[in-house]
Amino acid sequence: MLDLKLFRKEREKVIKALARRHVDVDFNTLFALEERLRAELSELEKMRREMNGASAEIGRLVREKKDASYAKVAMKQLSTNIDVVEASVKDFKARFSEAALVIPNIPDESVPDGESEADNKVVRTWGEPPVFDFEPKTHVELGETLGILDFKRAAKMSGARFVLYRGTGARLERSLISFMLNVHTAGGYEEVLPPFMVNRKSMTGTGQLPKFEEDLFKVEGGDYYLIPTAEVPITNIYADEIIDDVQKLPVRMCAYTPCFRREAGSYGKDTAGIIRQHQFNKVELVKLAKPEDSTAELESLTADAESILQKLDLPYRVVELCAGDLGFAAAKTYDIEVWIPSQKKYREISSCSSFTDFQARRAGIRFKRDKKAKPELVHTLNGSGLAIGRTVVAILENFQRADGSVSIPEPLRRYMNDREFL
RNA sequence: GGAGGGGUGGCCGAGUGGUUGAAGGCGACGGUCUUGAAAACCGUUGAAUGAAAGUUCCGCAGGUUCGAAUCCUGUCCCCUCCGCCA
Repeated sequence: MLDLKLFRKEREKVIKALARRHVDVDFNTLFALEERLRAELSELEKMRREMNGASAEIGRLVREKKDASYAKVAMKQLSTNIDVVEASVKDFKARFSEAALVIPNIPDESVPDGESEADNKVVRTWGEPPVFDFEPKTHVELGETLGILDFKRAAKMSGARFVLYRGTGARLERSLISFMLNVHTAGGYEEVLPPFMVNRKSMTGTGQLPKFEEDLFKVEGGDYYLIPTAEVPITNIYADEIIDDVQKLPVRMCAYTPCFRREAGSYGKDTAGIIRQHQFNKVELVKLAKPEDSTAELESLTADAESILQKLDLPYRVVELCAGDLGFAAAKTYDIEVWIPSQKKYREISSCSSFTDFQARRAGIRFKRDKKAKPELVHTLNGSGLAIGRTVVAILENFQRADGSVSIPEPLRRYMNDREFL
């Protein structure tokens, strides 16, 4: 959620900043509701103050065993009036927060202008796309030929957009999870293994709800949602808490989780292979930082994600998203894109974002600089480190050989009984 | 799933309708004392909003009442016992 104080004081500036997103934001409703709410709230407080005074007076009379019946009758009227205003305030509050919760975060000033993906900026490129002296295969062909990816049977048991990993394929997936977690924990991230289902409040805290309900799987028979990313449970670890030791910041955590996405609205996109699935594995990095550190923390978080690709020797580039392509909660985002030979394109394998205080305000994540200090909102950040399935795609396609086998990146071999090829 | 108990400030823990945002203790912070420390003593010590006065918050949401941390209902969470189960 936006800082409503900032919103009130620097309305024009906020509107201008949000305009860079090229999305319609209904400010007028919000302004109108806010004005009414404040007026009624102030009225209500005045009435309550009066009532509190009268109530104390009745208390005194009762204690002194004097007659309070006259005062009580007067109070009854006041109390009835309060009920009316209270109900109205409650209604306005609900409508106001409904309007406020669907307003996206303000893009960071450093974020480039632009409307869509086409306007994103490449900030650096690492490694060289491989040159093949044979016709390279797609990961689907390779996976099926090697017997490690089984789409047909996955469709039989579950449906479209699922895959069954088998044998060394399953082992490769598991190895990548272990490898990535080992790298990140060695780099100072705490490993956590969270629930894969969370409640509505958590989803609202990180910004998936209320606006993006249609992207999520809701569990029948309970008020749970399957997580679309580990960002949700991990960021919410400190929800409604005040971190009272500033030394703990930045909090750095990493987690492996499966991710579940409806992929509604993505019909026809990436229908072949494991690029876009309803369920995929991911290792996620999450940081909670002091506001003044979040810019630098985003850089280092992105570098941490990149380090995985470097160790695996996979060619990639880093792209800075333009304002129009930013996610709802993000203030600034770097996408890391890995080279996919069959598509002759770089494809997203990680998305690293700073959410400034947007998620922290919704989720109630704060810290104190010292014992006496006022609590302040932390800045939250996260990024994939990395998406496992897409890493498998990149490995299969980039390290394939003329005979259809695939060379396993050196750092993974010890996770796979020193195997060198798939 | 059945039966019972419980959720109060950083922590422990009083509080069953009337100056209780909340006793007491612990912890923390500041001070006195001390060469320094400990002990002792004194003081301070939750959050939101507001310029302030003030208002709100005793898991959450409703209700009863002139008035609720205290009574009632629902709900969430925790604990104990039984059942079931990886």
